[in-house]
Amino acid sequence: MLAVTGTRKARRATVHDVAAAAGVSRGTVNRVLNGGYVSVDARAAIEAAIAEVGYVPNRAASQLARQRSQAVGFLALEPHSLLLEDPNIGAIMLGANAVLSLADHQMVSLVIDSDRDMQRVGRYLSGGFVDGAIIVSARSHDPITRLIAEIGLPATFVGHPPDLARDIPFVGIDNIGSARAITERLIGTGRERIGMVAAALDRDSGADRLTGFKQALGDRFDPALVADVPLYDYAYGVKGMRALLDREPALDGVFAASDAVAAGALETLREAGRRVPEDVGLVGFDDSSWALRTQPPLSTVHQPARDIGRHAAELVLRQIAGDPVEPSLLLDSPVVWRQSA
Amino acid sequence: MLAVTGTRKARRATVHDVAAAAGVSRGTVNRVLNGGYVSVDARAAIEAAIAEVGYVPNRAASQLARQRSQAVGFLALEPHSLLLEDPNIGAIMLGANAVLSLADHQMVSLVIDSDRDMQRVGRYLSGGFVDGAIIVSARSHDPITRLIAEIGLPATFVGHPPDLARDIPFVGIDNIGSARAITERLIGTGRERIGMVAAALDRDSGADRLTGFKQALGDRFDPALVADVPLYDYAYGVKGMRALLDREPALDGVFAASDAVAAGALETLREAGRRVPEDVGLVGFDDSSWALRTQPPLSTVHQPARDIGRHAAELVLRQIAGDPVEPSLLLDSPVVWRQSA
DNA sequence: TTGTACGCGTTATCAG
DNA sequence: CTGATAACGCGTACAA
Repeated sequence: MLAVTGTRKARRATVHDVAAAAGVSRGTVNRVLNGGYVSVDARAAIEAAIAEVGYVPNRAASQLARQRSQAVGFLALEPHSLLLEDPNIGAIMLGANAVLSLADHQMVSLVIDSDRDMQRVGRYLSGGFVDGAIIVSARSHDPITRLIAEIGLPATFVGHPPDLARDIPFVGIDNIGSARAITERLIGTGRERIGMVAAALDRDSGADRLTGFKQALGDRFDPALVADVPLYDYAYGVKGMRALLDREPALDGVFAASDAVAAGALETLREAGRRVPEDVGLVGFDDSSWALRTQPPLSTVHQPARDIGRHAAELVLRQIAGDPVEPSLLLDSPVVWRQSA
Repeated sequence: MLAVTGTRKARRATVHDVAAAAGVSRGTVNRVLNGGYVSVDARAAIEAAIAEVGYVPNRAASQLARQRSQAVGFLALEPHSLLLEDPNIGAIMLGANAVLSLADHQMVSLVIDSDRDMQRVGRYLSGGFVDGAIIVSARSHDPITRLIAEIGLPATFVGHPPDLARDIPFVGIDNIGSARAITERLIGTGRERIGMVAAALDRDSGADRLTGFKQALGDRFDPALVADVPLYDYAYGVKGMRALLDREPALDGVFAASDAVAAGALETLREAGRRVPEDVGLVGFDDSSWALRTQPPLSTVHQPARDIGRHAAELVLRQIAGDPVEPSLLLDSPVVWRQSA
C-alpha cells in the first residue's frame, strides 16, 4: 500500500500577494511587518490580508537581503557516547537556547559524526546560514577551530579553551581549582592513600583535573595511584578502579574524573567488598544526574551547565551586535558534599 | 580587559568575483560548480580562481533561487528530562544524520523548550529553511502536528503515530506486541504474581505497553498490580515500585515500562530485601545503556533506535524527491534475555 | 505616511 | 560549450 504524500506544492504567498490583497504597495506591507510608520487603516487592511492569504515570510530571502540569518549554530564535538549520554551538554543546549530564544534567534544544533559531516557543517557555517556559533569541546587541532577563526564568525567556545584562536571567547569552569578543592576536602576527611581515576587526559578538562589533584596532594602525590582511561564513561570507571585496586589494595580515597566514572568505580568497589564511604571515600565531578542516582549519592563538583550555556549564548549575541566581550569567563563550580565521602 | 572580536567583516567572494578572476562569465562558473559541460581550459582557470579568491557559496542565495535548502529539521518533543538523558533519541538523531549526510543534506535539530520556541520553530519550518522534517514523539494535539500538515512539509513522525495527519508516514515499533512478548516470557519463567510499573500513559508508547501487558496476562490480569507514573524515569521507577510493593508484597515478577524505570525499580527491590532474579523477576523496555549498567543486567525489549532514525530520514528524503512512500513502518524490536528475569 | 526601484548572490533559460 | 539576463522574495534607501 503506497501513497504519494507531501506533494502539494501550493506556492506560498509573498509580500507581493499581501500587498495586492490589501490594495497597498509592498513597501507598506514591509513596514507593518518590520515596524515603521503605517496608518491605522493601512495596517488593518494589511493584517487582514496577511491572514487571508496565509502569508509567511521567507527567511531565505530575508536573510539574503538583510545579510544575517537570526540563527546561531550549536556544535558539540564530543564522541558519540558522550553526546548521547552526557546530561551536561543537554543542559548547556537548553541554557543557550533560552537566551537565544529571548533574542529571537533560532538555535540550530549540528551533529558532526564523520569527516563528511565536518565538511558539510563547514560549508554550512561559511555559507552565512548562521550569524554565530557555540562550539562545545573543540580543541585547537580540531578543523572547526581553524575554520571559525578563518571566516571570522562570531563564536564562543565552551569547555576547552581554544589556545589557537586567542581572540574567540571561552566560557567554562576552573577545572584545576575545583579538582584541587574537592581533593583537599577528601584529604580533610582523614584519608591517607588517595588515588585518582583520571580520564580524557588528551582534553584540557581531563588534564586539568589531574593537575588539580596533584596540586592538592603536593608531596604526598604518588603517580602509582593514578589510573588513566580514555573517556569519561561508566565502563571506563569500572576498568580504572580495578586497575587502581590492583595496584594499591589499601586505598582509602578516590577522586574520579567525572560522576559517570565515579559510578563505575563505586560498583567496582562494592564488588571488591569495600564499603563507601566507610572503607573508601569517593568523589566525582560534574554533579550530573549520576551523582544522585548512586547509593550513596556522590560528593562532587557542581558544573553550572545551564549557566554556561546561557553565558555562551550571550557572548555570541554580543559579538554579533558588535559589542566588546571579555575574552574568557570562568563560572563558579562549588563542591557539593554528599554521602560518598 | 575587554576586546572587540569577530568584527572583520571581509566581504566574502561571490561567483561574480570568481568569474572576473577567471576571465569567464558567471554562468560558466556555475556550471563547474553544479556540474555541466565546461571546457577543460575554462574549468582549470575557474578552479584556480575559486581557490585564489577563497570562494564559498552563499547558501541563502542558493536556497532562494533553487527553492530548496538541502536541510532537514529534527524536532524532539520530549520533556526536558528525557531529551537530556534518553539515549534513544540521541541514537535516532545519529541514525537520521547518517543517511541525510550521505544525501548531502544538513540535519538541523531544533529544540522546543517553550511556547515562544514553538512559535519560532514554526516560522522557521514555514520559512522554507528546511525541505523536510523528522518529528519525534509528537502527539495529535501538539501544535506542530497541525502546522506540518498545513504547510505540507515532507515529514516523518517517529515514536507516536500522528492519527490526525494520516498521510504523513510514521516509523516506530510495535509496542503492544513487544510488551506482550516480554511479559509472556516473564510468565514463562514461572512467575505467579506479576505487576507492572506503567509510565507515560498519556503517550501512545506508554499506553500500548500497558495494553500488551494486559493481553499477555489475559484473565490473570489484576488492575491492582499496575502502578502508573507520569514519566519514563529512574526516580519514578523508584516511586512506582514502592507503590507496587505496598499493594502486593508477594509480587514475584515486574514489567517496568522502560529500562530507566526498571533501574529505579531494581534499586527499590534491593532496598526492600528482594533479590533479582531469585525472588522477583524484572524486565524493562528499550535496551538502553541502563540495561547493561544494572546489576544484574536487564532483560528487555531492544529498540532499534539507530535504524528508526535511518528509516525516518529515508522516508523524508523520498518525499522530498516526490517518490511514493508507505504510510507507516514498524521495525522489529526483539526481546533480549539477560539476567534480571 | 506611502510608493518605487535597486540590490542581496545564485540558479535557470535562452540565444549565440 | 558560453555569455547575457531574468527570476527568487525581501529590505531599504530615496523620492513623492
